[in-house]
Amino acid sequence: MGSPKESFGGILHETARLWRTELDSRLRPLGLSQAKWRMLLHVSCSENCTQAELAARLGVEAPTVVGLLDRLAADDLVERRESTHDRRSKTVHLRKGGHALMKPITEMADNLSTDLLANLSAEELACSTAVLKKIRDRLLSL
Amino acid sequence: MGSPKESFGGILHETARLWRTELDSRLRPLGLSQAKWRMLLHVSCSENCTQAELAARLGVEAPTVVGLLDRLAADDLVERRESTHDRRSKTVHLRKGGHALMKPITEMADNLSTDLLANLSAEELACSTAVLKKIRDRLLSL
DNA sequence: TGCTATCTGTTAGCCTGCTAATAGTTAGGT
DNA sequence: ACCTAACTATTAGCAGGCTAACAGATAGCA
Repeated sequence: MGSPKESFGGILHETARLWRTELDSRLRPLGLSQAKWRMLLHVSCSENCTQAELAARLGVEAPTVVGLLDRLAADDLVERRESTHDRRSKTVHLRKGGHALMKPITEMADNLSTDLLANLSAEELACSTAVLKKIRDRLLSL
Repeated sequence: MGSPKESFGGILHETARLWRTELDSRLRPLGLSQAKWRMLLHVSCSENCTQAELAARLGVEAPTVVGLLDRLAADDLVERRESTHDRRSKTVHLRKGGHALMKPITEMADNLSTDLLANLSAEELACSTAVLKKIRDRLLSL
């Protein structure tokens, strides 16, 4: 009969997916993606970081990190080193190629963000950021 | 050195993923997921709908619809019928089992939504909904 | 009429996320 | 000292999203 009402969850889901897909398509010529960029960002900002720490910071599960690092390492953007303190864990480090990519991809991501948020007031941005954080914290506390 | 700043895009992405994962986990005992639920919802609300129309309404690509319908049809929740007007297209219809599931899964999804949005004011909700819609429309116009 | 462009559903193949289960390692308690 | 619990990375296998490339059908125009 009628079309289903647009729920908050539905809009949130669709907006996030469209954003990611658009960034992926802009990053594709460089052989990259939103997920790889986020990983590179966290690796570059935190030296001697273990995979478990990366998973926690990115907010994803351990096997997701394993796969992402496998692909990044296959492109020589990143390398794993065995930790000296704990024989279980490995630390992750940016290689030369990965370092060189940081600037252009961060610019691309920032450009998209700036573009998408251009016609929003500071107030709108602050309000919606706060709301998203509240929902996220609620989800993390489940 | 320091941790990467939390961008709007990052929070949006993480919140949407956590929400979907939580709903997936609640729906799993029924053999369902957020994606399947959304598809069933649209099939049930629009009679004689073609796959292309479903893709447009869900905001996903055609191959995604194909896979989703394959899995739903394998569970006898849905069926495809060849269109009488156009030999290319097929219309999608809810089967008995699919119809029976609508109420419980919609309740589960609504419960989660209500729970997550409980501690937000009407103003916050309105503001952030408007913002998400603006961003989504911006993305769709690219 | 016939040719060309477009639309419809499908397949193949990839990425990124998940859960469950595993082996090896460390840490904690008795 | 030992035994159990917890943690680390990994594998295997799935879901759900995408693009590219396809065959068949339709539509539109010369």
